[in-house]
Amino acid sequence: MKRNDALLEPFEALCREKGLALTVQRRAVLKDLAPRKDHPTADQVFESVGPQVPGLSRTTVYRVLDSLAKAGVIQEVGHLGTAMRYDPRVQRHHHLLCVECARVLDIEDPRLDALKAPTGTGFEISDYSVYFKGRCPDCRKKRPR
Amino acid sequence: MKRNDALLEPFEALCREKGLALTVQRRAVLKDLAPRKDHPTADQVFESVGPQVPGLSRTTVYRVLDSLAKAGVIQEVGHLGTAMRYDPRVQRHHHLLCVECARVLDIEDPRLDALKAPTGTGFEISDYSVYFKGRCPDCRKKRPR
DNA sequence: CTCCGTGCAAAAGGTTTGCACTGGT
DNA sequence: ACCAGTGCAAACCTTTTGCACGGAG
Repeated sequence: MKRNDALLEPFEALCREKGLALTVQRRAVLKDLAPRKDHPTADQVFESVGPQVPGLSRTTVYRVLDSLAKAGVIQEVGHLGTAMRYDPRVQRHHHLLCVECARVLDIEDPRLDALKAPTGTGFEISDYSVYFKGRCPDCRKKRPR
Repeated sequence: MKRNDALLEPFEALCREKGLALTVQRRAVLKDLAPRKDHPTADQVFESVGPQVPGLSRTTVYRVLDSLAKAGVIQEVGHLGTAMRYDPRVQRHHHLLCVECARVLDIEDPRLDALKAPTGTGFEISDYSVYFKGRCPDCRKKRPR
């Protein structure tokens, strides 16, 4: 058994559970992503995996990452779609994201405005924001669970 | 004095303070963005402002939003550059973002793992994550304040 | 008067799509 | 054998850049 197989196993189990076929390409992407802590872009994964899997296309890496994320095997990070969004409010506040319609709501909650920044990271922290993910009232009405 | 001028004033004051010229275009963008709560993209602002300011170009809207954000007059929302990023970790954890080099670090902090979700929003909340912004150790060393 | 800010056009990313083929299950 | 998944190429969308002109300070 190769060195990374133990690390890969939970991911593959999750794929089977979700009915995602375990193709050579999916395994290769997972094997590359699993140990990484740098939150790579699709392109970075492609650059890193590509050479090891002859014929692997960039498109496939995009599709594999997308399907894995939709199935909950991996996660997309800090991103609300492809385009940058702007907010006229500069003071500290937090956000509610609808995972279905991508709507973003501001929320005020004094309890969230006094979180302690983590220490020992060497970072000089200037601000923070909490992002809640969920389904908005409209989407819940349209497609109840 | 028109209806929105009171709303606009703090933004314009901030522009003067930061040395940003108050052009017709900047005023138009600010006037459009100021009352909005939907976190629009640059294109959405352009669609909405464009018709009112003949000759206003899309490029300018991008540049105006960028300069306003860099000056701290408005804010960019939940976005780490243009490309989507992926994380192999699906369990709850939080992030440290370097605003200079765009590096993203995972952080573990049990104190952050038990935040109360806001109530009364009608959202069905499934998860959340805290994003801290700051300057990483490397960037602090390279360009100390 | 001097630059910063702008418009236009073109390029540079990043991502998605149509279609035919192939390989998991 | 069936259908999900793939490769390729082209389209698409968002953002950036070069250059010349014009208006705010």
